[in-house]
Amino acid sequence: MSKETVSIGLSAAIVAVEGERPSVLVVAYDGAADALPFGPFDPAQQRTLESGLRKWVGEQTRFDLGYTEQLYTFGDKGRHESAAGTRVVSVGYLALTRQGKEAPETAWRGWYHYFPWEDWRDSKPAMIDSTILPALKKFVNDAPNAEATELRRERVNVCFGEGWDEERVLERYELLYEAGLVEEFWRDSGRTNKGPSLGTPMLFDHRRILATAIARLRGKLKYRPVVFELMAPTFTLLELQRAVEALAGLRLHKQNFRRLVAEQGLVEGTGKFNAPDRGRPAELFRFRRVVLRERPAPGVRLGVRRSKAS
Amino acid sequence: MSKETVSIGLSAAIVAVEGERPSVLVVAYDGAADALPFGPFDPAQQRTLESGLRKWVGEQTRFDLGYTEQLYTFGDKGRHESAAGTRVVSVGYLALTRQGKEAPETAWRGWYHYFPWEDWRDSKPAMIDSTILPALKKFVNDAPNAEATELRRERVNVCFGEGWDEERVLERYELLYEAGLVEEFWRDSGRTNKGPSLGTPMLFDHRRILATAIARLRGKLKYRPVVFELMAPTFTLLELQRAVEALAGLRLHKQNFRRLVAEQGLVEGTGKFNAPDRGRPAELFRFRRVVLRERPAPGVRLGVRRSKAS
DNA sequence: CCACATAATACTCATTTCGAGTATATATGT
DNA sequence: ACATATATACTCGAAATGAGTATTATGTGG
Repeated sequence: MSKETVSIGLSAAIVAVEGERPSVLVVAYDGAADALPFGPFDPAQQRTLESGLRKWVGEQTRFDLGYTEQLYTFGDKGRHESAAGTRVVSVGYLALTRQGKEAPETAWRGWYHYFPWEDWRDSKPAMIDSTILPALKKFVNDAPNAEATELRRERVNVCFGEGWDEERVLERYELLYEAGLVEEFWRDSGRTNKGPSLGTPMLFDHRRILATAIARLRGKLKYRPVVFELMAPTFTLLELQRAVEALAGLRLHKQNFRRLVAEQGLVEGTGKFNAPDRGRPAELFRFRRVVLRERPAPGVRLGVRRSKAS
Repeated sequence: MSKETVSIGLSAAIVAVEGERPSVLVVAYDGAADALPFGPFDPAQQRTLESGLRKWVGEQTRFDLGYTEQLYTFGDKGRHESAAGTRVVSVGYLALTRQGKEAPETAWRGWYHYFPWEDWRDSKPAMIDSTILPALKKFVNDAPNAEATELRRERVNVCFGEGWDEERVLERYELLYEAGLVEEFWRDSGRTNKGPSLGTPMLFDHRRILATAIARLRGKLKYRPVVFELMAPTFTLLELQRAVEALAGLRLHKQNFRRLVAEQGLVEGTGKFNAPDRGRPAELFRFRRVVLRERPAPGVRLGVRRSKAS
């Protein structure tokens, strides 16, 4: 066995929602690609991986992480090399927060900059039909043999074919990576891209970690009340709906959304109302923390709409 | 920052089902507690973590892993120390296989040996009311202050209270650990246990990894057709049901189970039948691999029963 | 060969959930 | 007062779900 050393890196996708924009905290080193807050794990100082994460995120971004969740551990050679040449195994985390001030060198950025094909709120993103599907068709045909062709065809169909599954964010990103449609592929393989480059690239494998974070969050929304970690203490039901829509990248049916949320006992009215510019004032609600005790698996079911507008 | 080094360990919960018994491959070092197959990750030789896993599992147990899935990365100090004193960060994997021959030094063992409170197929395990709940009540009362008491009460209620959620395997194990009801707690804290010790202990944090694996598998069953990885090429619908029941630790409604499975197009008849000792012969079915293309998220929904027998 | 016991498979039915609407209520601006 | 905008309530049919009963196909002991 070799003596090559390993170091552990911790990366965090710190997510917030501002109105209709789901955003992620990024570090912008001048000139370089956007990066997630990232730091080494110091085994001598830290008892757990998560405490290590909290510590240097606090130092680096002055953020107090609330809800955090481990996502995945990536160790692929070539997708993240340290300067010293040691192998970096990176453990990705998802953290949810109510948006606050950021530290210098960091900024909130809408996550659909990195994944423009994931936002179906207004309509199916045009780039899917205009750019992605034609390029993926070519990717299918370029397969080395018949078996690989069939496998690729299936993957394309599952990812971008009939029936959009909003949770398959990582699968779609990985497919686009392998098909050479994102910049990271060319950077990692040391070649120059002559074709389309979709979305804004990120440092190392950070866009992959972010894809994992979005996928996990979109899934979790449906069976755990995690949205509330992102909301202000009180909110209107439409604000809550907009937040869920922003995360899921889908529009929901307003009346059914409120029915689901109410029936599940996830919120309770405060008796206070907002003062909108126009229209009837909406009641302000708060999250009922007690549901965590009452119901075994409370969550905001989506109630996806199939046609027309809300 | 210190120079303490880290090494990466890879552990695999390799799962199979033999009839009605869900089992896991364990390594039995003489005298020591049961362990999951476990090996170091060699960054010089392996391109990805998963390929590292496959390699030494193959060497150590002669197993060819089929379906594998990363579970979680554990880095807690004190719950896994290497001999040399270096910190070990362990990445846990779940692997599904059709049971075959094991290598020397390994054995299949029913997973409910390690988690006897998780098997509700016959009835609610008696130990929950007789041992667990009284001990947890004490744990709640021993909390240092009122706030901690309330928090502990909630956790006990979610884990073992009304409405059994079969997926919360890890949460329950962690609660029992903190309450000192499993041997690992006393071993890790260097003290001797004077109270009850539930289930068979494992080496290091392997029982925690196994709990994570069971939880993940129980969840995934419902929305991805993973059971079929554990079945023979052909099987009767009752055999399939028994396998799902074994994994979920619950009984299902037979007629509804077959309706779900059939309607979802997960299986197709072979036209052949088995030859039972008594009763009508059952048709042998096979998994329809094409559903992976057809349906966005096929899985065996459980169709849990609320009363009586099937 | 005929009743059973046993298990597989088919069919029924009430209830709940879901998607998609329409209807009504309460604001503001003119 | 009324047009407009939004919040909230209620309705309705289709599908999914939970829990049965009914029927069919075997082997076995009289």
